[in-house]
Amino acid sequence: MESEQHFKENHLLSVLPEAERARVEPYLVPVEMPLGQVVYESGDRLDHVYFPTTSIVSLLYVMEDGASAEIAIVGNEGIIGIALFMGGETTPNRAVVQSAGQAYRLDARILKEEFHRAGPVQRLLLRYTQALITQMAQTAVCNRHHSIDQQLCRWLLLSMDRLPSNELKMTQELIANMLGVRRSGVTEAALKLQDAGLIRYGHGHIEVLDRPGLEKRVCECYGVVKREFDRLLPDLRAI
Amino acid sequence: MESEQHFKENHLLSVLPEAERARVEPYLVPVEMPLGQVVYESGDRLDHVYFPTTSIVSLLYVMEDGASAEIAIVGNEGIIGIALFMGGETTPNRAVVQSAGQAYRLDARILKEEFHRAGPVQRLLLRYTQALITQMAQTAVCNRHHSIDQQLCRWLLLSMDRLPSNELKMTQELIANMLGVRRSGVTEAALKLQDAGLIRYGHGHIEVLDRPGLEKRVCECYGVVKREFDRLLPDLRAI
DNA sequence: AGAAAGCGGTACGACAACGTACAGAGATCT
DNA sequence: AGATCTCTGTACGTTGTCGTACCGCTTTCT
Repeated sequence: MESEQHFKENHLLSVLPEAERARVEPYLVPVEMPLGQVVYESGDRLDHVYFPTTSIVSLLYVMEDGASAEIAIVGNEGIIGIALFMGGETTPNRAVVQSAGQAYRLDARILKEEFHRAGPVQRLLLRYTQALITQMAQTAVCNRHHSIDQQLCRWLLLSMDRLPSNELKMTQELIANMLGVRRSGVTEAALKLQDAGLIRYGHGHIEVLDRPGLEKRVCECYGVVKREFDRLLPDLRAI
Repeated sequence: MESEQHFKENHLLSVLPEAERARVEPYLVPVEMPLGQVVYESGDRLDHVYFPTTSIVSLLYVMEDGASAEIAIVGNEGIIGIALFMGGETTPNRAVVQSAGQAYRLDARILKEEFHRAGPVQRLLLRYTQALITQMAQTAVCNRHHSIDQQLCRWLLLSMDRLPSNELKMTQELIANMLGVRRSGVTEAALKLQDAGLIRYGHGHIEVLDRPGLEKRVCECYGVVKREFDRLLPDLRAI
């Protein structure tokens, strides 16, 4: 069903210089990422990292009372499991597949080995981590100052940027979990966007109809994050 | 006035192995950090990094309309300027001295040189960065789910953990800027804490009277961050 | 075709935080 | 000592979001 091409579409892998790419490639295992799969649980020691291609994974914190909040979104621009090379081995977060698709899996030892060569792989991973930091910081800002409407716009745009299509399979309940708001809060916000002709919603499907329209309505947080990703992870192989 | 001992009290510097410490020490310049000083502005290219000893610095994002929100707090446990070694050179944040005191300043080139040796300095800085990431993530969570009262408790405890004394020179206006809330919102929250006998407030002075009491009232976010810092940056020199 | 389950739309009282404004208390300056 | 300025306490109407509940529309299953 899916073209094999999709497996090639992880940005981090695609910008690696040939030499590094060749070393890593034999160890990359394509895997399916079904909706809702918990890639790792808070505190889990990681055996693998994942390079999403057509899937999206959310990093979230789950509170003692079960409520949750999204910290960051990772898609085909990034990697799941930065704690491995940052030295901590674990994080107090959960990683959940938010949109089903594929990813490349890589053994933790191979990644660490590459990272400790202190070459292009390390530089690239650190730059990605800095971009991720910006996303987390901006999530904090957005949670503090912006309305659910604006946050939904930000969330949709960030998600679309990390997917090959303009459609997303997601219930409002799941989005509410990500944003850490009521399910009916998402309904209200989504209806406004639908009435404005920006998206179309229906039983677990969101389709973005008017991307520029969303960009007009979104708060500055989206732009800050987007610019930072573009700046830190350009398409050139001159990392 | 201040004991010279205070200059020694940066955690990152203090846990460095002798060899690395000896290499860096000649370049460490003690500097004063006056209240309100902007260490770096959003987008600034950094010439130095700072290791606070008796000062506290806030990382915050300033919105287009002038409102702000704190992303993280850095004190004697950390370093200001991680963007330097992460590879991005700049961040879309501002760093402001939140509590006056001293810090060690280090030339950017020296730090980069040390970092790229890929030895203990690199490992330590990356672990610190991961701890900082947790603090940012938890700030996002706290902004979403917890009351001003709880956030003030978290903020006070995080600040006290990064200072040698149990007193803080801070107006409610400044705290409000950090938390991204109304000034009078801070007044109300602070009064509750004062009525409970946990703190004493007065014209730019906060004194913590009952730390355990604050810890009882704080949300889980504080503990998550504290445990992560303790785990990632233990006192032993076996980094 | 009919039943069951999942998902989305709507309603309503409660409440925390907001914006704004003003007055009194404490510090600082001349 | 008195004037000035800064900081804190308080008030009030407004608003966004919450918690909760219920109903109806799709989709899926039997």
